[in-house]
Amino acid sequence: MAAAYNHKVVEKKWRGNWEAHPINVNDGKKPKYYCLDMFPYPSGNGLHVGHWRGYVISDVWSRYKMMHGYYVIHPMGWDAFGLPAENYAIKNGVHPRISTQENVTNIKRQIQDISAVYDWDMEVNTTDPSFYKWTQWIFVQMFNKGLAYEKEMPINWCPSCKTGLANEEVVNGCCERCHSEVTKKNLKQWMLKITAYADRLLEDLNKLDWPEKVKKMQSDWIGRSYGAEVDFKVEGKEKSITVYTTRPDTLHGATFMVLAPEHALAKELATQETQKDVEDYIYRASTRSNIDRMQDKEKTGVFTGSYAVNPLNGKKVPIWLSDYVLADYGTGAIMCVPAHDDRDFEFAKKFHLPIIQVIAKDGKEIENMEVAYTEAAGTMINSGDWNGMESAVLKKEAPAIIEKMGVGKKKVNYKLRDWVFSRQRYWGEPIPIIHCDDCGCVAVPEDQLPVLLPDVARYEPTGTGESPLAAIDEWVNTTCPKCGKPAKRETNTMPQWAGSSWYFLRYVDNKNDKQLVSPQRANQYLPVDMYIGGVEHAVLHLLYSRFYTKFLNDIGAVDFDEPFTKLFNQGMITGKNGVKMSKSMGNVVSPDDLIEDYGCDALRMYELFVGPPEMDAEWDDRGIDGVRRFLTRFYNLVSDSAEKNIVPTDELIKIRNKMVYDITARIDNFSLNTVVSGFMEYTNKLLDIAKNIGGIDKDTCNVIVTLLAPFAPHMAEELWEILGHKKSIFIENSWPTYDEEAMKDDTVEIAVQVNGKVKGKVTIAVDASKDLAMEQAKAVLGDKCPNNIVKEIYVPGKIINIVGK
RNA sequence: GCGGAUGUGGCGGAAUGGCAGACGCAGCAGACUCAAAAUCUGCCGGUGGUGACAUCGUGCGGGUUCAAGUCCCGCCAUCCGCACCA
Repeated sequence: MAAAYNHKVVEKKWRGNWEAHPINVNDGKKPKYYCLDMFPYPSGNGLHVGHWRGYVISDVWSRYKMMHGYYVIHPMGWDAFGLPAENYAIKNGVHPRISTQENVTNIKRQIQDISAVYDWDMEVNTTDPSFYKWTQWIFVQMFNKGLAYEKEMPINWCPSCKTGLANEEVVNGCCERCHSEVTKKNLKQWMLKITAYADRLLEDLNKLDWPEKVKKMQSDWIGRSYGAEVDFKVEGKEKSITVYTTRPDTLHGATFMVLAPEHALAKELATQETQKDVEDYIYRASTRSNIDRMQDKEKTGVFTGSYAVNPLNGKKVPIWLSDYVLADYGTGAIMCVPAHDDRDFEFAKKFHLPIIQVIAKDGKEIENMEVAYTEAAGTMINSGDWNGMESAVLKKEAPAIIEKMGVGKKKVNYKLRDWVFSRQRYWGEPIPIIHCDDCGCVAVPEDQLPVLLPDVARYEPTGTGESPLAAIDEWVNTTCPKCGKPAKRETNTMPQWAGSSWYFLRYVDNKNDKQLVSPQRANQYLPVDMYIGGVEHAVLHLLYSRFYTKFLNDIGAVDFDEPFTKLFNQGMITGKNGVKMSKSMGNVVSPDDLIEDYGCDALRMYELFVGPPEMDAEWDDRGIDGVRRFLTRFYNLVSDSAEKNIVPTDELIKIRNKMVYDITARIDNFSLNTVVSGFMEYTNKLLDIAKNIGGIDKDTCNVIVTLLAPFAPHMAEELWEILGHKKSIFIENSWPTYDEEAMKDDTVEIAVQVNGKVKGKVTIAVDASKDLAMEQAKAVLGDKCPNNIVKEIYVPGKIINIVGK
């Protein structure tokens, strides 16, 4: 009997060995495989078992690929700039640089406890000047290409974080970080022209092996629509209003027009009689938050007193203002066709505006219309020259027709907005721009990068729309790189997402001080083959990274234009009843104690066993006992057998081959929870055999230990050594293959059904003939066999079903 | 409102249209033990029956099929995403 398994001793031993003799080495001959984790933000709370899950999945996958002969790029780093670090620092009175460093140290220790094959030589930290030098460099390149520009406009503002936010950072009208209600603030901002890439970001989704859900979220977020801009002349004025519509086919049914209250002409259109009401409405709209506007059950609005002219039929249409029209989409003005649009219909009903149907539904006009008819299906009516045309056809042709008539033009619109890139906060990369009275905005010359984030006594946000950096005169005041005159530095910093938009490039060349990454290395090791992380970044980090990569591709920095070929979103680990783990709920489970009590291998396997990797799962500590018991049984089986010379039986050979086949197929399907249960099943079978014949053979031991290696690497190494091998299992051995012939069964037990219900079982040859099968089935059934047989079904190896009356 | 995912024992979950509940947790009984822990063995969806067995059973209602957790149609519930984008 071998000594009992002691996880503390064994795991410590192998971690030491792996450090001394790395197992994932690049010999220059192996093909590469880049398996990337979404790098963590080093929070003061440390990791919980939910973070572990994704890291375990990616490590199992990395080791699996290693055992298939790949050089696996599996790096880790720290996304350490951004609001949370700063808020934590403010709350605890510690400088962000210090608290971040402490947190990195702690989390790094926790991550090393996973015993993943991370290559720590590749480590990056977004707050390291040698890293953010290149974050700033990319900004300068964008600025030079006109993709980074300054603009004053009302932007989303978080009053609690006291900073502007990107559209992507506003969730249900609230700050993505702190959940405070977001307001609007007029600020001069740096913007990134991500909209210039809208089409490519949308179309290249087709190239990606990503979850459909994420692709859908991105394509919805980009929100491309095809339509037309149409010009309506304002009656009695030398002005016209341009509207955007996706339904130019319904233009004859436009009975009124609505402008956003923020529209440039809104005030001007008011007449003497309406002036007060119009101004009141505009004022009220400006004071309402997004949330208020969203919760509106009923439409509000005000008539300006002015009319526009429908360019097709010359009819007068009243111009209204309403906050259901968005100022920053399209032209901020719409034509309203109440008969064929739900929102316009509701507005028309409320304010008693005319409704003219222009598409026949089921060939006729609807009497007493109660809901808008929104399908583009039917023949045009009440539409002058267009009468009799099919609306579906017209919808496509109308933009061209309108363009020919000179009253409008074709237009493609996007929901995607340019990226608000300035943050009025301290803990971020300074935007490398100098403001000169004569030269305007001038980029900091590349040889002067990085613009170091200065030390500062007070890093609390000011709330005024200026960053705390603005208070440091000696830093702000500089000279213009162009003309040499006194000038001022830009004091806003970049958002959290700046560093994470390109960090995956830096890992493979993290010490390069000449380039952000050498093109040779980038093109050799990238794109990322497998990216593993939570779904919460679907329209944030993942969209920004794609944008950055496409830009870097355009300026020739890299050869590829998509960063992540395959994406896997692991499900969230929650506490009891699906409650998200959080400090405030007091339901956070730390991996530290579990490693101590059960060992890293057991925790790794339980993280997988807890449920399908892509689904959320409720954590229950008790389940880990089962995995630990399995590991002990597995260890005892192999270590006991190692000392014996068991001759392999046919049964052992069959089980071994089946196990290789099964486990491999399940890993390839990413069904990692059933891999663990598969190990248990096969081990239980082998234990039964071992009980009868004293153990299992050496070959089977070698194979099953190899299969276990990506999952429980310490135990696998230990057993590999016990089995007499000298080198690491990951170096000496590769993934086992199976012999299809050897795993075939000769006979099989199949169920015998009568009218679809199981009434008995027969054991027959796998390829038995139908006659033989039916004969045996009837013998088993005896008098349960129906007298009048209508049909006999026999699916070899599966089922026999006798249908009777 | 629109879109997506999910729904199976006390619990986590398994099941290329072919014996529902694998595997594990919890529970119960037994073995070992002075005892406990650990370990091992057995039982473990409901109802009826001492029992072999019968019968019902994968959110609900229909349908297709020799056969449905799985496919189709219509609902319900929960979760997630988007949310007046004209």
